Amino acid sequence: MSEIDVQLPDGSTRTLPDGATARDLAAAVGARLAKDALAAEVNGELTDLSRTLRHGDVVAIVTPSSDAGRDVLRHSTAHVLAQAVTRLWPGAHFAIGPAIENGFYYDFELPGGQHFTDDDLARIDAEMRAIIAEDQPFTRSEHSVDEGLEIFQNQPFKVEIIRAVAEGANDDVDLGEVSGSVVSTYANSASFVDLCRGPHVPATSRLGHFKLTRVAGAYWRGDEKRPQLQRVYGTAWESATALEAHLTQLREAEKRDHRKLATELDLLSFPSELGGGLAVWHPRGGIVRKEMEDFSRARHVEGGYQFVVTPHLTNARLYETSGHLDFYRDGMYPPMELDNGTYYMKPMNCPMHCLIFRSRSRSYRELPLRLFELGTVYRYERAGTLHGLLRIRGFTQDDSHIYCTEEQLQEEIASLLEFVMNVLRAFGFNDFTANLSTKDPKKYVGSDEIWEKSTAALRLALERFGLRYQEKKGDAAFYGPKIDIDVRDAIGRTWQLSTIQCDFNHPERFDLEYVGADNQRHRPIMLHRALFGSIERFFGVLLEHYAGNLPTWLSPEQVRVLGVRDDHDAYAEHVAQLLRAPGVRVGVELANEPLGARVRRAKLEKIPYVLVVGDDDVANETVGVNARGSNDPERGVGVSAFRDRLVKEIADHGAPEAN
RNA sequence: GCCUGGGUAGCUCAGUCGGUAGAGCAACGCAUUCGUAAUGCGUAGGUCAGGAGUUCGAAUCUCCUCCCAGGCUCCA
Repeated sequence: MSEIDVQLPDGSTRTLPDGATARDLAAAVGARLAKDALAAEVNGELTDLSRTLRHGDVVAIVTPSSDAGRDVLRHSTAHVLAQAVTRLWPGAHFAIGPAIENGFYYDFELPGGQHFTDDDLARIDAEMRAIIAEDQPFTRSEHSVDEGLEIFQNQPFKVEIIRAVAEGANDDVDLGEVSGSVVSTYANSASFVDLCRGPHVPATSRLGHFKLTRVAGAYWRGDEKRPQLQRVYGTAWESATALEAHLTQLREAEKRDHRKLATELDLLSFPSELGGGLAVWHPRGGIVRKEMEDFSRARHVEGGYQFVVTPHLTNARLYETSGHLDFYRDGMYPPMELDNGTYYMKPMNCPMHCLIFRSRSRSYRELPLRLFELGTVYRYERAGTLHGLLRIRGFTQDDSHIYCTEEQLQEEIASLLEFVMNVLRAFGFNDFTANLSTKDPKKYVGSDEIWEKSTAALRLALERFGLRYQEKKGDAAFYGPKIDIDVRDAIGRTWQLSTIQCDFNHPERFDLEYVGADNQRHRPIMLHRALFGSIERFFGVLLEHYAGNLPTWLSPEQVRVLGVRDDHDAYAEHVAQLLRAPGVRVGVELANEPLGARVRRAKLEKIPYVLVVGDDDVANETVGVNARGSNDPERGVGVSAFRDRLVKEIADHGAPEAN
């Protein structure tokens, strides 16, 4: 009998009998690996354990607690979901069911146009667990296109996929199911066969740490013109512990939900009388917002920006000139027809800033001209897309437009990036990544030369700054390349916040010019830059990042003073006045409730410092300091010492030390 | 816009078979005077999202509209 040699990931080789499979390799390495093995990676390609190995193959065994292993588990769980649904709804058509981040989904068309409801999840779950208990093997077979069409003749979505791939389509969705002219299927029982490229776990008993999470409608092929299918989402993991950890993480995220916190902390609300996506800011939210705006304004003054103000309404001609009306009419509030023309609520500030640039002749000596506005805009976001402060219909952008020469472009972008990052850091973010979106070769304005030059400028700025970034080829808007900055929050989620965009379209459409040193007219380059993006959205992200425990400088009430008995109330007020003198926001709650109840209330309001004052404090001009996050109050702190500490913390954008 | 699930007091929620509205917290009043996460008693608070219909009778059943949540699509 002949033998083959295969190479393991650590570089060692192993000799196996000819005809050995990946499963045999796992067994040869060790009993533990044989037990854990789910699939294999052979020469970089994921495959089933039943794959026969050849001499010289480089083989890694895929185990559950790896990214590849979890993907296999999730994909196999999706198949079990499809099998369960076809058992419960005979005649159901199934479309696609991939692994996704943290889980999987599968799309179905139920007979008679039925829909899933939340109650169906429990039934489907029970059926899936029955299938898992049956320990059905996943059996791979390969067929010709014609055989594939025959097997799936009653599954129109599968037929469409097979045809599309046979005709040469190669998008990711199709490739997940079929590869080239080989139609592979996985049967896990005589009655359930699914089109699939694989790989899969050896048998259903390897699955089970999953939870179905929700049902939803989803368009076939992601196209809203095509039929809407019924999607079931689930999460699946390699162990009960990992599943539980994920569910805990979801609950943690829920506790931080900015909509919940905004209500609990009395920051803002969305009165239904206003209509969807429109918020009113309450006094406490107003303080946080004002602090954010004041800080932003101060930084923009330092950064050499000039402040401008533009109206909320405009004649439609403006957006005809800018070209936005054709593209974005559906996203704008409907027009107001007046005697002297048609008016719109403004959905963006850029064209108005261009009018300011154009209001008189401009010299190269004025450039770079940096205009800044906290500009409130209104966009008619589709009803189903609204999401608290993160997707809202009326919001304020911290919007800058910078007009510069080609020669200034590099320097301007570099300093912009630094400016943006410094401000984000001041708000407590310190983990950033960026995306660089480059030209869509099919749709763009401006010369190739200027695209290359500005893309290079963006790239150089990113590299000079040492920012990790991904290049998204073809992802730029038609008018210019851009950098988007993502921040990672306290529980690891990423949010896209700031953006720096080049714009070759507005200067053209508004015929912007400056007179150069050569006494010739030149077209400036325009840069768009939003730092918060929208104040509302940034505020929502901040709330979630801090779980409502805003740093002291942003807290609506920074200190609350409580007297132990009501004969301490006068001293409590005295302490409050001393702290208010340097501008600290201090509240006093009089002693007509037990101290414990008042401390509790202040803690629930997430106030950074609760000061308790009693007989000792009145005698010694001291306070008892109970910091947020602490269970251990500090007694007998001198009032002025506390005040100095607090003033410094506010200036440093710090927060109470938790212990 | 589409799919699914919702909307009951300021907040969180209960409300059975269709029989006419309930709790806790918050608010207000009185008492309590207390050293660090819930003092007691009392009072008030509702167009059951809005409208139409079915019914002797609707929070409850039907339809329409608005709003919210989770997805899909979209996001200048």
